[in-house]
Amino acid sequence: MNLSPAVQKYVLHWGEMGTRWGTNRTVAQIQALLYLSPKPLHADEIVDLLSVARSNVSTSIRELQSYGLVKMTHILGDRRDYFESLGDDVWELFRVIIAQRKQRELNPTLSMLQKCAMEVEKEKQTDKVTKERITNMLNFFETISDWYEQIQEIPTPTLQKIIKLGRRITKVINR
Amino acid sequence: MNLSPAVQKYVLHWGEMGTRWGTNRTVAQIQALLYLSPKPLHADEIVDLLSVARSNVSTSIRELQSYGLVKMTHILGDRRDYFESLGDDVWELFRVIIAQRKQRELNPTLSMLQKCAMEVEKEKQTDKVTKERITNMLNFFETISDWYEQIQEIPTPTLQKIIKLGRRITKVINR
DNA sequence: TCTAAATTTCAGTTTCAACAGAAATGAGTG
DNA sequence: CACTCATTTCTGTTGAAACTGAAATTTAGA
Repeated sequence: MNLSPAVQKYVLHWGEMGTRWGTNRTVAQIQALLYLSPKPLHADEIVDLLSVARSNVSTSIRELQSYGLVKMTHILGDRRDYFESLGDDVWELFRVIIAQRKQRELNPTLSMLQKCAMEVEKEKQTDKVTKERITNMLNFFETISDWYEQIQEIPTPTLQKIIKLGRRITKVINR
Repeated sequence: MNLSPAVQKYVLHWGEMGTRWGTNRTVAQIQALLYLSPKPLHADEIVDLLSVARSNVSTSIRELQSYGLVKMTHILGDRRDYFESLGDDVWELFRVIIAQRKQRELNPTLSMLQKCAMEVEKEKQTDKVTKERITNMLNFFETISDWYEQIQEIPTPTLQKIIKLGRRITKVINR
């Protein structure tokens, strides 16, 4: 049981990148592996293919499931849990990740900014510029937050069209 | 020399978040501090306000400068370097960060995918589904990459308009 | 050119998350 | 109800990056 060179390269790269996307190597590697696998895998196969501890696989899969990126299936006459990745629509994957990012990176900051904006108004000694900048940042995060939500709602084909149109939209809007 | 409660809260939060955005705490804290500061600060002031080592400030500022988020200024009759953040246009900040992300998160993966897509085609033993999924992912990254570049070019007011219009654009496109 | 202030580099330490392996728990079967 | 296979939880270890403080370097002015 082993991986083809190209698949191996993919999985390793994904693992390295994972750390830059807010998860850890193993989680990213497993996601990659399941994404590329034509059939569901069970935990021990993953242990084999990636050479990581069984417990590590367990924890990582749990994380992937919590993100909604991986789901469990079963095979008749086999007690073990099998896992497969979302994969038919890459954009759906993307949407899930966007949602995660919003929740972990945007929402906490948004509420912090709201509190700060309130609080700083009461501070007489604080410079006007500082107050303004907090407000600006708050407005920005509110807008971005809204935009993330919009992306969630847009169905894949529409999203593709929008990006393809891209620069044309810009021109129309500037008229 | 000290920070108001609201500013303190902002800076601390920014520091924590920084780790999730691909930098470290100190870099993020300094960025926050400079962003909120109505006047440029020199390194020792930052040391004071954030209670970090002088060398740490030096390294962090260097990083911020390399991103283009912070620039150096001077004051007449003072040898020390003063620093200030981009700040008048939050969207400009955002654009800088987007560019960084693209470079660090997207580009390497894009070229990996290109290589893998080439390579996997030659692998007879590899499943058709696997090949397809690599291609899908490649297409996806190419599209996103293009989209990042588009955002770079769009001037702030236009970008704001686009997001405000948002859902309406979707509807028009689906007609 | 020399000195003092300012900055950067470097080496050692600290911290924290990822991970392995063992122990514990749970679930299906005879 | 016991036994076995599968999964999860827990604890200690490891490794990588952040950070400190000291030493080295650079820079501006006398």
